[in-house]
This record gives sequence, structure tokens and C-alpha cells, in this order.
Amino acid sequence: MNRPAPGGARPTIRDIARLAGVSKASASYALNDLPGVSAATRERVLAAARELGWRPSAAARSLSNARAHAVGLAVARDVELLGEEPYYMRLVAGMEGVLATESVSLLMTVVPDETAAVGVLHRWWAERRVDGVVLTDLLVDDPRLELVTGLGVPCVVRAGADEELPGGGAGTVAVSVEDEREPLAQVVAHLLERGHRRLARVSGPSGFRHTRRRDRAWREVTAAALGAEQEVVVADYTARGGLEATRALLARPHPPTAVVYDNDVMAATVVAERRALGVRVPEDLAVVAGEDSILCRLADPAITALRRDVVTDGAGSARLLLDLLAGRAPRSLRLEPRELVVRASCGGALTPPAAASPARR
Amino acid sequence: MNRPAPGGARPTIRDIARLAGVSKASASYALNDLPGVSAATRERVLAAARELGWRPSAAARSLSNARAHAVGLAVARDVELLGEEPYYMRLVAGMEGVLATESVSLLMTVVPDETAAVGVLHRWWAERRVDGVVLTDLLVDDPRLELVTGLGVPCVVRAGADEELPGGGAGTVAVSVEDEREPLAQVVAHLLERGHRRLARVSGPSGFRHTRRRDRAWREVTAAALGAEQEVVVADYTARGGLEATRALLARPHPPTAVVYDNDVMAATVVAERRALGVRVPEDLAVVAGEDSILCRLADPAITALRRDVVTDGAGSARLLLDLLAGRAPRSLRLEPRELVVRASCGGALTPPAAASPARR
DNA sequence: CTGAAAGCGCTTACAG
DNA sequence: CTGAAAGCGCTTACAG
Repeated sequence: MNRPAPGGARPTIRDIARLAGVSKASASYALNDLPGVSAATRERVLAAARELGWRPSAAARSLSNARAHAVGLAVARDVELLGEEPYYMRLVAGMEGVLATESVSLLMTVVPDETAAVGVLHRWWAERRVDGVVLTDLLVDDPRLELVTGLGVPCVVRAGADEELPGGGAGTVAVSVEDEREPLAQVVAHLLERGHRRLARVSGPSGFRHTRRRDRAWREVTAAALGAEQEVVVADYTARGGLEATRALLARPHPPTAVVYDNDVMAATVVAERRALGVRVPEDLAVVAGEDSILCRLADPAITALRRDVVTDGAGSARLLLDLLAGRAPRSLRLEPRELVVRASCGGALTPPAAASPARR
Repeated sequence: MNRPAPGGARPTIRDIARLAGVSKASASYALNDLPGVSAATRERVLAAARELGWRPSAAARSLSNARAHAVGLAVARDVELLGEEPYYMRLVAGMEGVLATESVSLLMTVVPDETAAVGVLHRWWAERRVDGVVLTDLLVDDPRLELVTGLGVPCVVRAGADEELPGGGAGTVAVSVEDEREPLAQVVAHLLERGHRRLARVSGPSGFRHTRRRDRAWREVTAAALGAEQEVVVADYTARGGLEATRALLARPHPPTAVVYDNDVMAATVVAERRALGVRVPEDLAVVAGEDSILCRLADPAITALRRDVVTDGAGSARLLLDLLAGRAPRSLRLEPRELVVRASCGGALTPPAAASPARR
């Protein structure tokens, strides 16, 4: 049936037109399911295409219809940190799922920082390799966003509902709306139930917009729940950074009894190094991780964490981008808020402290 | 200086030819650094290109020179497992580094299995989206390899020095040669020094070629070192699978005192669940992980592991593929063998058992 | 409903 | 060293 030519001699639309006995134009119409050909002709053309295993040349299509049929994902992050983040592979998997339905390819690059990403994005756009891009980990002042809005590159970013973005609404930027308040409220309620009254948070770098969003949510949520905003120490997602921040917190006159970490590496490191830090978990210190991964499950005690469905988020971003490209865009999409997964790292009630950690099987 | 046109009106070679006062052909020659234009003309053309911020349209170039200027990476693995593997992001980062030097883009897809990957690869090739591909985690009987050799798609795979591959040598398959013997010999020597005499290995799925290579190396190395081949239990890289395999081993009449795991998830899970398994680590059971990641560092005790430089491996694969595409291929590249990183999970000497685990700070 | 023709933006022999 | 021309494989008005 399907007998692809051996050795790279791939058929062209001309071959299928000839085989079907029609002009190239008619073949093209039939192949693209456009009006202007009879049902019989369409069927013959489709059969010929199947017969020869024909697929349109991406380059030829791109050249004539001025679309790349590809989108880009430029991940700007240190490779060492990246390896510890399940996030991106899951995002890619989610995006792929919907991109494939419209035969759109995904170009990917991994570069150390945002400036390098700008270079890649510029090149992709100038060479017409992509029709749009997805940007992750947006900075407060992000050179990628400047480039992209300056050039008019359709793009999808994640942001808060009330966050200002250049070209808001009229532009080419679509937004996956993320809510940080609800998940943090859940975390705080969970800790309050267990008797904690002094909380702290160890955040990611303050340059990230999502860090700022969490900052704001944290202030509001803790003020509402405890009558006073609880402390935040800025760190950098690394094991060492999380450890230092925690040491600083524990050295306070009135140290927190529970700490929420913006990612899982910092939380898991603190749990692993609890003896060096001079605390028991959860008896002296309850730990919550802001991202859930295998690190939280394998820690001992296992770590209570906020989980999100990154694959679905990725699918949503891709859908948003495709809509934007097709001009049929709802300009934003509300993401499911992250959800609290309770494990052993916050223990039972704080008092009596003798209650110890729940049994682990 | 560089003033890209706003709103997507990107300049073409025609614009730069006009600005430089030459023909499109001369402009093309100058831009591609080919002979046939005077130094003065070349300089004027280049200046014009810079002035307009011109970059060649990838589609147009591809159409005329029949090259996609892109390569593909099709990762075939369950998304859940994938998130736990730092491997792929590092591979991408490494590949990107060298691909960028020749303005070659990377297409990426994440699909659940090899059959799905075949579909994507076929589409990429038929649509002329890629000039070649990198295949990872080759199966003993891999449909991707069949497709790729059948179609004549240039590709790079990882294999053993003595491994048979279709189209060997004359074909389009280049090989990153991996040696499993040396690293496993190091592991076994390390365990022997500590007094272990009954070893076992929990492997990944036997369908993978790298599993087979490790099987062979394991048999040879253990036979040579201990006078008898040591046992292997096949698992699937998952936490649950590793746990079950370990339980089976511990139930033996003469259970092993040291187990080598083909990845880090299984090793880290066993360490985390040691109490449920009824063993102390390292006193009763020494643990070695076949891949090194943050999981090994955060485990308690931290896990001795085989580490490799995936970024460099990725760069090597990309280089190999570019060479293959340019017809200047040395058909294989020897990868650095993985290297043993000693941590606490194998303890000191096995006897006396009272020696306990080394202090951790 | 169908065919002949121009065009997308490059590259590449082929003459001057 | 330089220019005019054809061609890569599609799509898309434009006539029949």
C-alpha cells in the first residue's frame, strides 16, 4: 500500500498529480481539503498521495504560504539546574500532543540565560523558522518579551490574572493565567491546622515573575490567616541556596516552625540535611515544597508539596498559541491551580511535640 | 545599526542586493562566502545585510539546496519516567551547543513509545523537516532503526564497540561507542575492596540495547572478579519495579550484600524504603546507582553512582551527525566511560559489620 | 469544476 | 568578477 521510495527519493505533488491525472493545482486543492474539486477527483488524488506515501515539503509550503508550521520553545536556564527540573520535559510532552494534531513541529533550544535566548529567538524569527513561541520563567524585566513584542512574534507566556504585559490584549501575547493565591492559602491552612503560628517561605530568585506573584500571594494569605505577613528569604532554587536560607531562618530569635520552599530541590535538601541543620522534621520544622517531583516522594520523611499538571498546562499553552496563530484566540486561559499533596513532612498536630512523626511503611 | 523592520516585514535577499547595488546572485555568493565576488562587493553586501538585519529564509534555503538545516530528536519514553530523567535535557543542551555553530535547529518530540516515534520520524523525513536524527535508548529490535535505515535517514545512535547495527559502516548510521565494561569493573572492584562477595544487579528492561551491553559486561566482570557470574534481576527503572526486584533478591537463601541498580530512581527508592525492606544501608546492603543525579546526592545515606557527562555526549552526537551530513564522517566516536563517584551507600569495609556507616555532616 | 501561470526567497549552473 | 535565468515544491488568484 504505502511504499515510500527508497533512498530519499521522495515524491512531490507533481508525481501525485500525474498519477491521479490532474493538474498540480487541483491536486493541491484536494490535498488541502479546499473547495474547487469534485468528490471523485478528490478521492483519486488522495488515493494517489496515499499510494506514494506523499507528504508536503515543509519548506515549499512555508515558502508559499509564509508560515513555518513550527513553534519554538527557548528554555533559559543553567543546565545543571535544568536536569533537576522535570518541568520542561513534561511541558514539551504536553505541547507536542496538541501541536501534532495540526502538524506543527516544535523547535527547542536550551541556553544558559535570557540574553542567549534572545539571540536564538531572533534568529528563529528572522529565518522564519517559527510562527510563534512559548516563553517560560518570565523575568520581571525580560529581554525576550521585549524582543518578541518588538518584532510582533506571537507568543504565549504564563502570568497572573492582574499582571501587566506589554501589548496587553491588542498584541500578540497570549497568557496562561496562573493563580498562586489558592494553593498558598491551602498550604497555610494546612500548617495552621497543625498548630504552626510562625511560618516562613524560601523563594526562588526575585527576578522571576512567578516569584513576585508568589510573594504577593504569600503576603496576602499569611496576613489574612495570621494577622501579620510572614517572612520570606530569597534563594536561588539550588541545594546550597536553600540550605543557607534555612540556616538564616533558624538563627532568628523566634525561628519559624514551618517553612515553605518555592521548589522541591531546596525542600528535599533541607530534609536530607536536617541533622546538620540541627532540626527534626517534622517535629521541629515542618517542610512544604512548592513543586512536586520524585524528590518529594523519596525524601524521608516524604515531603508535602504543591503539585500541578504540567502536561496539561503544556497542552493548554500550545492550544493557546495555535489559536493565536489562527487568529481565533481567546487571549488567555485559566490554569488549574496547583494542588496540595499531603505527606509526612508536616506531621500531625504541632502540639504535643511528643506526637512524633507518623509511621512510614 | 541593526534595525529590524517592525511588525514582521522581514527583508529578503532582494532588498539587500538592491541596497548593495548588485544582483541577487552576487549577493547570495557574498553572503555564503563563496568565490566569485570581489572583496569590495562582498563587503558592501555584508554591510547591507547587517544594516537590514537580514537572515536567510530557512524555507527558501531548504527548498533550493534540499537541506532542512535541522535535525530531530525523538524521545520515546513514558512522560512520568521522563520527568525523573535529567538525561534528555542535558543531551539537548549538549547537542544545541554544537548545532548552533552551524545554524542547525533542533526539532524535538516526546512520545510514549517507539512506534509513535516511528510515526513522527517518518513525518519529519517525508516533509523534509530534518536532515538527520539522533536516536536514544535503542531497542534490540528497534522499529525506528528499521525505518531510518530503510529510508536512508542519516542518524546517530549509541552502541557498543562490537555491536552489530544495520547498514554498518557503509550506511547512514553513525555510532557513539559506549563502553560498559570499565565502569562496571570499577564498581565491582569497589565492592570487593569492601569485602562483598555476593553481588547482584537490578537492570532496566531487557529490550534496551544498553541493558544488553551491561548484561554482558556484568557477566564478564563478575565472572572474572569472583569466579562466578553474579545474578541479575530485570526491572523497569521505576520505583516500584526496583523495590520488587530487591525484595526478590533479599528473599534468596544467600541474599546479596551489595546491589547495583541500572538507574538512580530504583537505587534511591531502595535507600528510602530500606526500613520497609528490613535492611540497613550500607551495613546490610550496599547500594550503587548506574546513573548519577541529584537523587543520589540527596539520599540518606548518599548513593555511590556511575556518572557520565551527558552534555559532552550530546555535543559529540551532534558533531557526529553534522559530520555525517557533510560527508566528512568518522563513523564513530568513543565516549568517555562513566566514572564512579563514591558516596556513603557502600560504607567502609564490610567486616566487621559493626563498623557502621561513616558519619555524615 | 479544472488548468495554466505566477510567486514565495533562496541557490546554482551558465553565459558574458 | 558579474548578471540573467531556471528551478526547488508548494499555494493561490485568475481565466476557462
